[in-house]
Amino acid sequence: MAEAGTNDAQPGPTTPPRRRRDPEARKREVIEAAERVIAARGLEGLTHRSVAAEGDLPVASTTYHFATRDDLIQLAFERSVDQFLAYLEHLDAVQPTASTADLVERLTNAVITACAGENATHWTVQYELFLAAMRRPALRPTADRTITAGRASLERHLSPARAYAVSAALSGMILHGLAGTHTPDRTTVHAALAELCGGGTAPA
Amino acid sequence: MAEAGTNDAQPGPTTPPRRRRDPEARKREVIEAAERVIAARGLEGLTHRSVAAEGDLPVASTTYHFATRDDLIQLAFERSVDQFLAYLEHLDAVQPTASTADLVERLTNAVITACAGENATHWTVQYELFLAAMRRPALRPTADRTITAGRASLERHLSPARAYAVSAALSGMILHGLAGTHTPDRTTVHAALAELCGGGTAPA
Amino acid sequence: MAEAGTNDAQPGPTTPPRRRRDPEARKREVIEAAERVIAARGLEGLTHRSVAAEGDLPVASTTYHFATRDDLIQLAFERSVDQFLAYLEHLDAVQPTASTADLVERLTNAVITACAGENATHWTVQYELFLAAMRRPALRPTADRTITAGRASLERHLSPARAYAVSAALSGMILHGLAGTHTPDRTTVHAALAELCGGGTAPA
Amino acid sequence: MAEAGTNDAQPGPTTPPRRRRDPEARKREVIEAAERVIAARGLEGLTHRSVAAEGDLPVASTTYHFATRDDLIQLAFERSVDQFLAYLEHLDAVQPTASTADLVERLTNAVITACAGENATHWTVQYELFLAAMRRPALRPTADRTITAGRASLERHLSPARAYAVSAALSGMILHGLAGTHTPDRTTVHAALAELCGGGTAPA
DNA sequence: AATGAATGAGCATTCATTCAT
DNA sequence: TATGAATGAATGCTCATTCAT
Repeated sequence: MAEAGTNDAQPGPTTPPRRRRDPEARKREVIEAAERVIAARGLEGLTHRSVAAEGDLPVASTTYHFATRDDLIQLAFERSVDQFLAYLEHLDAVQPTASTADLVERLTNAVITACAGENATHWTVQYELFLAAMRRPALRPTADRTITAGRASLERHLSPARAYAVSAALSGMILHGLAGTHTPDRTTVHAALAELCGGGTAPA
Repeated sequence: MAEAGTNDAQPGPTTPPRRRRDPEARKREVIEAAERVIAARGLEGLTHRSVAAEGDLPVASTTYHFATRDDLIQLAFERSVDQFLAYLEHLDAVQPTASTADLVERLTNAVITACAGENATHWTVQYELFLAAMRRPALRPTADRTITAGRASLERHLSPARAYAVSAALSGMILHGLAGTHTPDRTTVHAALAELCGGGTAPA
Repeated sequence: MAEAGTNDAQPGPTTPPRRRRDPEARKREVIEAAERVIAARGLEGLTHRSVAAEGDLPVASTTYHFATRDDLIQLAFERSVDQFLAYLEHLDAVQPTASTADLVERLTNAVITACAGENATHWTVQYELFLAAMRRPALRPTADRTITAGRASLERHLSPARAYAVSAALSGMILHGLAGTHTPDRTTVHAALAELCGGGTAPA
Repeated sequence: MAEAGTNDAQPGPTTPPRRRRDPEARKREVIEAAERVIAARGLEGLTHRSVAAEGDLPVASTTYHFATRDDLIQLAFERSVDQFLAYLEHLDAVQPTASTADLVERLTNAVITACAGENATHWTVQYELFLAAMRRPALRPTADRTITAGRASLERHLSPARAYAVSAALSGMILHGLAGTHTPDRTTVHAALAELCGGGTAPA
């Protein structure tokens, strides 16, 4: 802002003009900033400029590595999904098996904390991606990766049909929880998930 | 500021500027155009100008009745929700009771056709609303109305806990269906919903 | 703001639609609001709409009585000047004669308090008028009325030449005081005015 | 927001868009145009667009170098003041010393010619600056520079108190002269200034 | 390769002004 | 007479994108 960078800082008469140690690193910086922007302000807030500002980078740095806004969107979402998959893998590694009751408990917690705003940004970005994918077929494979991964992860504990039902229900519960005026009731969530997961006998 | 529009342009022999005199009708025209824009291009495509173009109205007509873009958004979504609620009521009136099996069948069809793009715009607008509500608390009551209505409608046939689970699952299934690369498998959807609705005939 | 007055408040089926007791009163309300707007936000802030808002009046009420913005400007300034003249007359009546020393004291106080922001809005409006008059000859007679009145008032105590000098100096001092970064030094002001008024021997 | 400018317009066979490559020069062009606009139409006429038109530049060129209107205002006034100070210095160099009588003569001429419209635009811009500074503290230092410089220049010939009085009186005289209906009487101006400058030859 | 400069297009919003009632 | 409705014309500002270095 204000009258267009005067950029007086020459590196000196001899210094080579700031060697870039790692071309890939810059690209990563940009994407990471883009991710943060989407989380904070949504896809509608994602512009080359907002990314540059977020990452404290020159605007042309963002357009150089991602010529169009669509490139930026695509890559940012891809990275976001990559991270989610890595997280899922980590989770599966750490908590390899679990009783159905444990699973229900864990999922219930996930829903409640997500709706309470704990991990809300992660979910928000996901929904942002899903919605964007509806209008931009190029994003569908990326969206599909999350959807499939979530389901696959549940299939480690549940039958495919149940995994499908649960993964859909989780998406819907959190979506409704984040969009509506009040967070869902823990008992109700627990009961619903218990039924879905096959335990049948929800507590209280 | 500045000497705005000298406006020497007489109506000329061509077309008298067509001053309308029915404010309510005009307002409705604008909102309807706004709804169509959201359905077609998403919230990001909603501008006073795009609405004006869609409704073949002067731009100032849209800003006169809806001074800010947020007004436009709010009212457009409200109208969209109103129509959904009316549709639900109509449905409940026409198909007052149903066996659980019938319900499952109906819901399965809803999911499949929605994902096949049949009623896709309706759902797209809904998701657009949900996502927008996450960032704009002013929209939450509106979002809540749809969520609540959907659940309430299901409660005519199911226990509250199940109605909750089903309404969330429906949202999630269609969301995944519209965002992913392939439409969901009818059998899977049917099985999942059957289990949720308590028919008990779901495969393992 | 917000979606264009819905104006449901009918006066009832029989009541005559709000009798205007005095057509001139409405006009006065508008001008008074206009004056307040100029004082608060300057001529650049004066629009039919800002006046309507300030006076809590319908916009069309302002355009009805003052069809163009220039009318509004003209009349608002005229009223402002009228009030200043009335004030001067009142002053001359109350403090009919005074020693030169008293006069100097009074003028010094006027400058200091004006620059301290006490009566600043009055002076601001005056300068607003002077500047506007430079570009709009129609305002010159109005501007001239204040200028002449100020000088005439001083001529009750000073020779015409001195009255001229003092009135100009007062304008300049306050102008500089209000535009600059620090208020003028009382001693300096006093000394300067004393010299101008002919006392010659300023204190300390 | 929204899919801004598809920009299909090739430069075509007509005129290559003339990309300039000298940022300082461009910036200067913009400010100079801005100065001319203020002189011609006042601050209220200063818009990015009017400046662009005046300087025959693309609108975005003005917003690129001066992101906000306030930047434009600030810088334009600063440049105007710079030029005035340079002029004053030049004057002081050329006419280093002068008898009081000469000084009075010179100042009288300055007032008369200014009010006759000779250098009127310079003064108009000054008053524009003063008035603007009243409402925008950011401009006060700039305004102060002119005020102080004018006074300092007079202090080369007069005592500080007198320099103060004279500089204020000059401002006021020209202001009244430009705003009122008739130009001031040379004799009166001369007499007033003579008294102020200490020549003592003023008539009673 | 990287980046500052430059620009056309578009947007939300505000406004003076004109109509219709 | 008064006033809500309506609208064309700006305005400040943001942005994607393209150049030139």
